[in-house]
Amino acid sequence: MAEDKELRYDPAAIEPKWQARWATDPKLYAAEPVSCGKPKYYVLEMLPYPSGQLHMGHVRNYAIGDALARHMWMRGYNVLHPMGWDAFGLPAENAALKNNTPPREWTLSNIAAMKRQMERLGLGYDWATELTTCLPDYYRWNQWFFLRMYEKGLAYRKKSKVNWCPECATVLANEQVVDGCCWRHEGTLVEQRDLVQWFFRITAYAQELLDGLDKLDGWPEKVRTMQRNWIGRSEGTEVDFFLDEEGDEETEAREQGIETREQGTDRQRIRVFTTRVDTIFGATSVQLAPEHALVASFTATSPELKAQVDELIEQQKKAREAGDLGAIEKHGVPTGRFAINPYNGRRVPIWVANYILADYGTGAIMSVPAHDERDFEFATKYGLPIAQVIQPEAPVLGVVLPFVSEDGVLVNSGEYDGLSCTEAQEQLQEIAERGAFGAGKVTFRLKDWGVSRQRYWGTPIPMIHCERDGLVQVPDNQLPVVLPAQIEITQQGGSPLGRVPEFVHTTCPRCGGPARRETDTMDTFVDSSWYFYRYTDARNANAPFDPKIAQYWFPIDQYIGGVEHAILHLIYSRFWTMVMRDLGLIVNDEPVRRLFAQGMVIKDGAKMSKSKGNVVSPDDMVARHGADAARMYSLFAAPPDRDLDWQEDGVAGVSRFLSRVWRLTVKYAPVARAGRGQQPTRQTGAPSGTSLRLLRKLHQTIAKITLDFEGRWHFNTCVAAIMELVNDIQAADAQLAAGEVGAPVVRELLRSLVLLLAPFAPYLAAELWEELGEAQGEYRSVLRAPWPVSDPELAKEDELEIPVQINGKLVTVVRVAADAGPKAIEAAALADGKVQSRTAGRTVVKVIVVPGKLVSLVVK
RNA sequence: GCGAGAGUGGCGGAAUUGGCAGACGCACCAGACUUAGGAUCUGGCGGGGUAACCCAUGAGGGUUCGAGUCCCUCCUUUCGCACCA
Repeated sequence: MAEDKELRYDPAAIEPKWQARWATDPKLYAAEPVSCGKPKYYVLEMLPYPSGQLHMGHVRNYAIGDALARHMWMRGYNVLHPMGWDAFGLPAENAALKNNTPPREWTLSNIAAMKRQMERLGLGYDWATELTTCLPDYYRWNQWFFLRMYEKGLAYRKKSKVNWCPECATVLANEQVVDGCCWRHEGTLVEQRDLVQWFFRITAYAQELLDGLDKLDGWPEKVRTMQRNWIGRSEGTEVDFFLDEEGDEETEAREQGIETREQGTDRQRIRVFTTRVDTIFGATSVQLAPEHALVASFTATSPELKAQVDELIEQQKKAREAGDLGAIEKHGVPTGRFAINPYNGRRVPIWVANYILADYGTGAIMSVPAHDERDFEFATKYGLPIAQVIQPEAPVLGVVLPFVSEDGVLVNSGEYDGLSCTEAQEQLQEIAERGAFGAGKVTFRLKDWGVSRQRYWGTPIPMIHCERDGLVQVPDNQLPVVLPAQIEITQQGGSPLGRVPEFVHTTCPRCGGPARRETDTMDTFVDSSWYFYRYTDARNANAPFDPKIAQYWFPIDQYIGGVEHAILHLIYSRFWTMVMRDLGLIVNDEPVRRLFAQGMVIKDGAKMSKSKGNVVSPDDMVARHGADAARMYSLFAAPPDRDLDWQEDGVAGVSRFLSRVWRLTVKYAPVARAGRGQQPTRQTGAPSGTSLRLLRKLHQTIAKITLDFEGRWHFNTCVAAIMELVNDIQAADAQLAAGEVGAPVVRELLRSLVLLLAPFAPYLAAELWEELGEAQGEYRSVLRAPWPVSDPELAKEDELEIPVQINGKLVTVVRVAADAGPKAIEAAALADGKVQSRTAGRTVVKVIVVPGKLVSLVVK
């Protein structure tokens, strides 16, 4: 048993050895200069938040990216494969509160720990470009960009209703509110507060963000759809109803065509937004959002109405906070006022309703019960009239209302009767524009990005409030505005920076007088919106990056991460790219050519999480089975885009497989070494049937895996294919031991096996590469050895098994030469015993031969 | 309610263009080697049947010589969106 030590696969011995060796070679995973002449490949995994511990989702993400990066290196590409830390954010402040550790210290030590974990996993990153977003040499560029955006009017301040998470004690962007709760604090209801906040004008790019999605064909359709929904473009018309302040006689007179006063003067208007202006003759009321400006003027004179409206506001607020705005029970109150439909002068009542949102469209709608389900429900409940103005093109008796289809023609709409809905929309819009009481209008659901945070651990917003000059930019040469290190983290509300006098008190760059610094910090999504550009030129002290270098590397060829960032991070990143392009820093319109959304890691039917108590620690896995096995299992257990069910026994299975590879390679390494320098073709040394069979399997395996790397990415089947190859070689153990397979063939088999394994199990591959005596000269590292090329001649079978069907049922299988023509295959099939006995006495009506695939007989 | 994905052995999954369903792995069973086995190797492993064969990819229908794959209806499930006017 003692001599078996050599034959035992011991990752605990191999992996640290290579880790140490790789650490002394910083060039190993470094990108080459722009001028290297090789095609570039930028592969990127989403940068982690430094929580202190990698989880299995990270391991899976990085295993995918690392396999791809290694493959591309072996294919001769200049690969950029960087890593960094999304290091600002609330957990650092919470930790400070809990353990009395400064956020910076806590964050940096977490980073060190996670970096160690990554190195232990053998991930091939270019650490020379490592980014840490909480350090001033990174976040100063956040400030620099903020100023550029401020100058272009893309960063601005406004007072608005904002989402406030009581747990975070800060505001949240719309994107960070999930089902009415904070994205970080499931179950914590977000409140609405009125605050002055900084915003980025992402809506200025709403249309381009939408249009660009069509061109992102390397993105999952799912992500594109989610972004489309989020942007929520809707095309319609804004129409002004006039507030009726006239007496009844006047109205009556006007309806008879008698002008009682000058047209268009100062009459108060209520602007509504509709996507169905063609139904406007069916409007039987106007509905205002409870917080519509006009409502306040109505309630000012009527305490009774005010009480009712307050009730509606309360209902809406509750529903909003509960996240089920859609389920709110419709309530409304009549205001006693009336509005005039500008198209027909009809007078309709004005109501206030809790299902109308103040922050979408104009906060007011025209209610057309006959052709809108919501209006129908409301009108039915309150007994408002329902007037049909659209009917199906082929009129059917008893149309069921509400009829919401746009396939119809107008009725009861005066001179517009008979027009199709689309024609009517065009004409009515034109009339409105001519009469100056409306216009075509595109509305987006997307809101500007609120970036102010009343927190400490983030990028300080580089603005100064001067008593004399008002808002003043921090000049570029005074950047970065550095976060003060000495700060007491408390749980009080308000910006923590406001409690640091040395930070707050400054002088105005313009007048030199006393001034106060802005004390809000930026949303951490700012950091991740452009970090991948910084990687290309990470140590540039004069600019965020060199445009020429960025132009070389961008767009990112492959971005890999969880689908949970489909909206937040990925829409901000696209916005930021467009802004940088318009600043002249880059030429690409989009940051990412291909996006890969990996599945989640599941255990016992639930997502791995601390609260579920089903977390598997990567360190444990590495300690027990080695990094190679842990990584390879995460690729083997499921295709990368699907959820992965973590099974401990499965890791052991992969580990067993790696042991098998180890024993096999070590056993025949002496033979392989003897075979160096000779070409193992069919001609050399007249390979036996076994040699040919194994070479064929090898070249089929190479072809399969190469193809998968080119797009399908089913690494689970790649690993399975390598397993098959190893099984086949092992099954020929007797022949190998007897020397029936020539040394050059043995060498090619083992050498290629190790190369195929290298992207998935780099430690084992490196060790065996050396064992095989291949670590010499140019190919000292398996990482720099060229990816094997499949020889189609060798991969080809010379005999095939062709299934034979009779009337669609499988009957038998016949062996024919691989190049047999249809005639020969048919003859072979008909000659088969089973076929003969089944066709005896019957007529073969039809024979279908698919060469290389099958024979199908139709028999009567 | 709308949209997208998924549904295949005991389990994870394979079948790339409509062409031998269940590759590969786990678990399990039997055997070999062994003082021992949670090591290793060999064989078996969808269901029914002694067998020839028959049945089987969520359910039902259809197209086709041939369907896990395409079409229709329905069920289950995951995710996203959801009074957005």
